[in-house]
This record gives sequence, C-alpha cells and structure tokens, in this order.
Amino acid sequence: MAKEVTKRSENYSQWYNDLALKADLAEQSAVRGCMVIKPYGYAIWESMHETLDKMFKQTGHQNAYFPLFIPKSFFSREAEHVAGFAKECAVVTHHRLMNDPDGKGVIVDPDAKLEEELIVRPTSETIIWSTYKNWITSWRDLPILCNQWANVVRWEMRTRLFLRTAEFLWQEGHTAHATAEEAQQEAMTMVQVYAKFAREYMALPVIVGHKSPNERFAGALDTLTIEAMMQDGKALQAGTSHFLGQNFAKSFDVQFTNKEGKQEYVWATSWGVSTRLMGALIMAHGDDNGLVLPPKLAPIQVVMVPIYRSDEELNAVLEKMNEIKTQLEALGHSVKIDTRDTLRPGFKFAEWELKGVPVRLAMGARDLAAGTVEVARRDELTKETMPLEGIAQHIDTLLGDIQQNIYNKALRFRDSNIEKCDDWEEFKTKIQTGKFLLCHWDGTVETEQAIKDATKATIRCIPIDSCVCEEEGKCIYSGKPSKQRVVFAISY
RNA sequence: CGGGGUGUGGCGCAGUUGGUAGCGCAUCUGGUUUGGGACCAGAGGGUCGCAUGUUCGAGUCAUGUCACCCCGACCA
Repeated sequence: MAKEVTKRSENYSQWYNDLALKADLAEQSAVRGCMVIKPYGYAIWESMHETLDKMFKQTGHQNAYFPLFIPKSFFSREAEHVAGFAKECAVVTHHRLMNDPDGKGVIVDPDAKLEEELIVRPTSETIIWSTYKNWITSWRDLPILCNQWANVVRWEMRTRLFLRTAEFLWQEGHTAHATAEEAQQEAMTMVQVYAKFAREYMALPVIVGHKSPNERFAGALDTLTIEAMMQDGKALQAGTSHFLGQNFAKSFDVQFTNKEGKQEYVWATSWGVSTRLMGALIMAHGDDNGLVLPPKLAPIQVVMVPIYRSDEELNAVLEKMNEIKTQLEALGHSVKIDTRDTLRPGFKFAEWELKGVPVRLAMGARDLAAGTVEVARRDELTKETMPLEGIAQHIDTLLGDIQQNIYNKALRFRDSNIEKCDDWEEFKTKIQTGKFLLCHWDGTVETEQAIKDATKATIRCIPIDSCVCEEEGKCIYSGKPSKQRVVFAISY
C-alpha cells in the first residue's frame, strides 16, 4: 500500500483525490468519467442511504422504481428541462451487436436501430410524470410521495471522484400535490431533512436557502439547497429540493378533479442527494493523516489492535478484546478486531487512521498486567491509557463526543470564513481566498452573471437560516437597492 | 472543442550521443521482529500504448494514430 498522502495545505485537489483512492473508497474505472466504489466506500454510502431512507419514511414517503431509459419524446416535453440537460445525455440508438463481417470483434448491427432513441436518465422527472398521469385522476389520489434510489448518467466534460462522475448513485424524490402551498411545504420539509442529515449525521454544517434564478434546477420555480463549505473555502452544493410548480403536470397533462369537481393541474416537487455527499465528507473533515469519519456514519466505529509477542499473549489479549467487543455491540456500535498477523501494530494504526475509524483501542502485555487499554481518538489524534472497567460505557460517550467535536470544528472553520462584504474591489480579492461573502445583490440575473464572469463566484443561496441578514443595503456590483444579503462563493 | 502534458512489470518512476530494459513500493519463500507505517537473504514478474518508417540495431529518431491526465467552456 502506498503510504504518503499529499498534504492538504499543499494541493487541496490532489489531497482530496489521494485520500479517496488511498482510503480505499473508490477508484477510477476504465470507463471514461466513471468510478468504482470499493467496499469500504460503499459501506459509508450504505450508512447514508439507510439513515436517509428512514428519514424519508418518517416523513411519509415510500420507495418505488422507474425505468433507466427515457424515450426521447418524453424528455423534450418540458422546454427548460430539456435545455438544461440536453448537452450531457447518453443516448441509446441500437439494441443489438453483430460480428464484424470484415474481421475480428463486434460492431453495432445497423439493422437494429431503434425507432425512437432512448435517453439514459440524467434525472427522472419526465419518466415519472408520464407515469403519474396514469396514477392521478382525483384529489383522493393525492398526494403521491415517492422516492427512488437509482443511478443516473450525466455526460459531463470533466469529472472528479464522487463530486462529479459520469454515472452516480442518488435518491430522487418526486411528489405530487393538490395545492401549490402543500408542494412548497413539501420542498421545504425535504430540504430541512437534508440539513438535519448533514448536520447530525455527516457532522457537516450547512446553510439552507433558495437558489437564485440563474442557479435553479431546469424546470423548477424554486430550488432550495443546502450549501457546505469545504476546507479550501469553496462551496459544495450538497442537496437540493425543488418546487416545480405545474410545469411537469402541464407538460405531461397530469390533471385531477378537485373537491369542487373542477379539473386542475397537479403541483410537483423533486429533491435529491447523491454520492457527492461522500466527497463532502472527505473534504469537510479529512486531514493529513487521512479520512475523519463521523461516528454515526463510520462503517467501523471502533477498531482494536492487539499487540503481542507470542500466541499466549495474543489469546489473552483477544479474550479481553472480545469481551469489550460484545459490550460495545450491545450498545449498538460496530467493532472490528484487527487480527491480521502479517502486519505490525504501527502499520495498522496508520492504516485505520487513513480510513477514518473514529476510535482505536490497542492492548498488549503491559495493559493485561495493569488492567488497562489504550484509547485513541481519530478526530484529535490523541490517545490515553484507561482502566478496562467501564470502558464500553466510556467509549459510547466518547463516540458521541467525537461526533459533536467534528461538527463543532467544521462549524468554527466555516464561521471564521464567512464575512460581510460591501466593496466590489474588496470582493474581487477576498472571494479568491476561499471565503463565503455575504453581500447585497440587486436581484437581477444580469448582475449575478456579471459577477460570475468577473470572479467565477456565484450566489450559493439566499439563506433562510445560519446567516440570514435582512437589512437595507446596496448591491455590491450595481449599487442598486437590496433588502437582504446573499451568500457568494466559488463552488465545486 | 481550444491550450498543456503523459503513455516503460500490479502501482510510482528512471532510462545519457540509438548498442544485452533498470530502480523503489507491492508480491512470493525463509529467518529475525512486533507499544506508531520492520529488517536481512533470496525469488518471480515487462513483445517499453499502437502502427508504419529510418537503421546492422529503436524504449530512445521521424510520421501517423489511440488512450488517459491537467487547465478552460458545461455541471450535483
């Protein structure tokens, strides 16, 4: 195993990439822009998946599954939507291969051309709304609150592990409602679910807010977002929730008969988070020694490394370790005893740190004699020797402390890198140094675009929590009046 | 699609004016080790991205081609 990980301070992108690879989360696939998620990485994704799934069900949602392929004609029904995704679609044109008549290998059978091309879903609004049409006729059929866990394909020009891959895993919720108010409430509920998940499970402080019109989802009337700050000060959009109005209902002619007996178009939302959250986890908490996983999502919360010179010593240590393991498991924690006999303890310490395991226990002859165990915490890289008595309870508490500490650290970092800015020259300089700047904005697309062209910075959101700042002021760019500051940053 | 770069054992790389393909890591065997990434000894593994050309002779030179990476435009 390669040992050196690039220093975070030297080259943040390379550090990130190194970490994803060396912590055994993923690797680049032979297929352009695609990624192999390795078992350890997938286990983290599964933790996220399970937790989110529970939260969705608690808010009344059900899982369903819709097809991977979308007929081209469906896709083009909603004008803005198709404009938003047209440039990055994978298209299926044929359904058969044949032997190459001129030699080796196979070619696409020209006789097997599809009458209508199929688009590999980049998102599923269109296929789902074409289905919902058949499900909805009366107000009694509403609301429909469905989610699907799926893969989608977006043929991006440039890709990065987890943050932007040609194919990625995600969940997409698609709901149908009788009223605009109810749909808007749904979009808000779900963005708050995401914020709660980010904060409480990923230990990731996020700002909840509305996207500016420029940054909205193609086909949405309003897009709500959670925005996180990475350790280089760049913003990462970690999840979105869209109020789609009646756009898709109209495109797919989904109407219902209301209580007054009148026909009305259905109101819609959609919301999603993806394996990009894995990238957020790496970038928000990792350090020069590797990954730092929040205990609530770590596939292994406690790893134990036995230290021994003989089989007798090993067996004695393992006996104690198994006792602790049983106690910890009874408290609901996942524990691994690293019994690999070909590796020395020092190597194992470094490796589990690289993989971000929150708590490490080491025990050897010395501890056996004294009735102690060495407890190391990943977040602070500290260790102390503790009595075996009450150790499980202590670790249970420690895991909670670590979860909180990781969040607090990230929060402190973020808050120390957010500031108000009212001067355009100052803005241009400061925004490049990795800051979130709270600025007044005149509300126009033109201004937002001009700022983006000049600095690459975009409006990450118009915040509704964390850093709301409603006050009179003048737009940082145009000088026109503004009533609220918005969050500007350079983003991933 | 523009600008730059790289293709050599599993991974990371070196390879001079063209002359028997090398190093580190990893792997395998044996031994000593084991409280922060062990050490010694030995072993296995490569048609040098592909094609054509120049040459007695090409990893090296020429032409072509393919792939990948980085920087832009596009995006969760």
